[in-house]
Amino acid sequence: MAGKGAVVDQPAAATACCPTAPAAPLSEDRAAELARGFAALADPARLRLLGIMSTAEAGEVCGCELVEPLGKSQPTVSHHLKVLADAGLVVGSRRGRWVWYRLVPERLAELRHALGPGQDPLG
Amino acid sequence: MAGKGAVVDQPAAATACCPTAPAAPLSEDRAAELARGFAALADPARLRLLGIMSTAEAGEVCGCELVEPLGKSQPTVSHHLKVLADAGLVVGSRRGRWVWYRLVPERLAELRHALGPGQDPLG
DNA sequence: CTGACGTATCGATATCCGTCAATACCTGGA
DNA sequence: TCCAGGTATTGACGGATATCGATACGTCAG
Repeated sequence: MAGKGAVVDQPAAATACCPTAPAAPLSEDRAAELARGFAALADPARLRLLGIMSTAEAGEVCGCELVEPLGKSQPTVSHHLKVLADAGLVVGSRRGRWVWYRLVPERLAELRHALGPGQDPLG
Repeated sequence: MAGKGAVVDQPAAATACCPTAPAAPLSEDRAAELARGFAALADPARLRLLGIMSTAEAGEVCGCELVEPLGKSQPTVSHHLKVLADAGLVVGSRRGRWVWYRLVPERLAELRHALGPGQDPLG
């Protein structure tokens, strides 16, 4: 039995009070904000970009190294990086001629936290 | 400094080997599968459905109690529930005249796990 | 059997999204 | 100054999706 917890619900303190009246524990605004974050993750190309960044030894990756492994055109990769940046999942800083991208762990943790208690399920 | 870990990457054992050659640690197939899961989360209405289910005292919610709190039409809610079910995030079982929906914590944990090491970042 | 009620499907529409070719922007070197 | 190379933007196209009204399906009560 592990079907409760904090799945998509950590802003308010405790919302479990009314037995047979759900009453949407997630506010419209908060749901929309989380949805925007998850939408940025809802694409294989972007997940692979995040994966590449997460395994970078320096925590940063030059944009010039992101085009080839994805097998997509440069404008497409640039577009995906912008989506990730707009969602707050990555940040890019121009260093000379290149742009270096790195993850924003706080934002990733926020979305991860919204998915559950962060305890153990899944063993 | 907390930009590493297992963000979108837990299938293979260790992929950190080549300093300047990312080489996409996430397979095309696995990325697509995770993306499908996150796509199901990329909608405020569906996040609120999950939130309602997660706060249900019995871990289950009657479908008849999901229409009103969402403020959407019944066909729309049914559609969203189907999307969640197809993504493996919820399951519904018909009991008499109603269908009771509950979360699938393993699937939620899988997606949560893909977002990070599960250790501490953020904190 | 028939009506009532919860649920799912169908058809239509408006919008959003991924992708690319072309092109403009920006920075460093000659 | 001009050129080269990495990056971002634009415009266009095809496909996916959110939403609804209408309607079909399933199940219980009478």
